[in-house]
Amino acid sequence: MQYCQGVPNIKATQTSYAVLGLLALKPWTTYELARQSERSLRWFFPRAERAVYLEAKRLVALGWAESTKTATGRRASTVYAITRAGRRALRAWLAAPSAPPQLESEGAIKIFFADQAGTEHLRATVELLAEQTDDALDRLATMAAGAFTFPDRMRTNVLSMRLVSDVHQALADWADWAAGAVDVLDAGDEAAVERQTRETLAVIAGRPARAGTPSNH
Amino acid sequence: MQYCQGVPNIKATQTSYAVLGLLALKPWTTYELARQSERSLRWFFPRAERAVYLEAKRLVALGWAESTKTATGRRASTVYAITRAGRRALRAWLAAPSAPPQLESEGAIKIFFADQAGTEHLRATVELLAEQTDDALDRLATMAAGAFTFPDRMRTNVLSMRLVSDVHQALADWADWAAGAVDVLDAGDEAAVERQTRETLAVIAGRPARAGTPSNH
DNA sequence: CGCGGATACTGCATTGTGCATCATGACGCT
DNA sequence: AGCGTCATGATGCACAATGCAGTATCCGCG
Repeated sequence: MQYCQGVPNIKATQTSYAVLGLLALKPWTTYELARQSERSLRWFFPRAERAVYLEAKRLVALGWAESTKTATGRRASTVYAITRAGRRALRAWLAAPSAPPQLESEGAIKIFFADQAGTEHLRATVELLAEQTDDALDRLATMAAGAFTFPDRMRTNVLSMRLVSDVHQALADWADWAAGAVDVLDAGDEAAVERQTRETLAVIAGRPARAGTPSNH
Repeated sequence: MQYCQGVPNIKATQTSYAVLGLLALKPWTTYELARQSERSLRWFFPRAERAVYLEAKRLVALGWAESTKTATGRRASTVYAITRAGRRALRAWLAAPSAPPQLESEGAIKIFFADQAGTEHLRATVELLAEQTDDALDRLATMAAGAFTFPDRMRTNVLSMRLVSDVHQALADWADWAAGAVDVLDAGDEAAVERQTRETLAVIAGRPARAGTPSNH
């Protein structure tokens, strides 16, 4: 192994591009980047605060950002700004195809394994999920009603906001339905449970791709 | 969380419980666990195959699973089975509150930063997202129409299947809407763009929690 | 008999997380 | 003037998780 001067042996991850995107808006300190990531990116790209701090340094190593040391009194504070190469990399990434979206939900795992415990726990899991999605919808609603840091970005910004809101709305609607479904499971009417199961499968099975092209595999 | 006596200093992660849940259904080899994780858990708890292999060993170390060495000819194959302590741990976990659900979407990040590139890339990102969610809905539909490995688990299984299907349906619907929204951005009618932005914000802002408490941000 | 694909893993380098820790600045209170 | 508290602005460490390459065996097919 040898040292490569110029371009070090570092690979850009999705985290790199996410932080790079923030830097494209304006220069930030790592602390601000972490806050901003928490407020905006977290909705569709959750990363630990720690990762943001580490990423800023990696971006500098990649030549995609520059750091400037400033100070507030005795206290050091490093501001990161995007470079020309950084903007180029960001544009190239924006033009490239993306990995498919993924859902991660501890509650969903528990619901999947619900037959290993009593329905009271299933019910509690569904209820908590309802609260959590309601809370998310609340926070999104507050954001939408409030002021924006970058007014000129609003027109595209609302697209991703709505995506997130729609997903959480779907989860909230599901939770409402699921609460009823658990009632049916609890009621002990075998025929009703059977019917509910068949109907749910039918709903899912009846959601093929958009255009009515018959699948052939 | 409680520690069983004699158990080494290993902490259970969500991955531990996810794999433990699979073991609660029947004994599996790590390879089968990896396949099954890919087929079912992946929908709401995506983990690399590697993690499943490592997790099985950790479960043994925790005393929650036992491994039995068998062989197919010259070839070794280890079967993992849940222990009594494992079932206890699983039940305790199923009764505990869960972390909120999270979405991760590279496409959403790109849409969030769409103003850094041309609308043609925004359009492509939306279209790819549409294809990916359609594909997911297709696969779910096929699963729902097919046979189940554990027929007696179907009644609860359909709950989590529907959750996943609903989320992907929401994403597919969003993509349809977004395609139209991008058209509006492209058309160059400033007033229409303005209207669309305001209306979208209004939709998001009008989704507070279930109970009709008036928001007072 | 040779070939390819499914089965059944392991090793390594690197990224990402969770938690603890530390230090200063800003602001208000008494 | 002194004190508390919260926001600011990070760093270190251990461990979890990923991605990818590599290894080797079994089985069916021509």
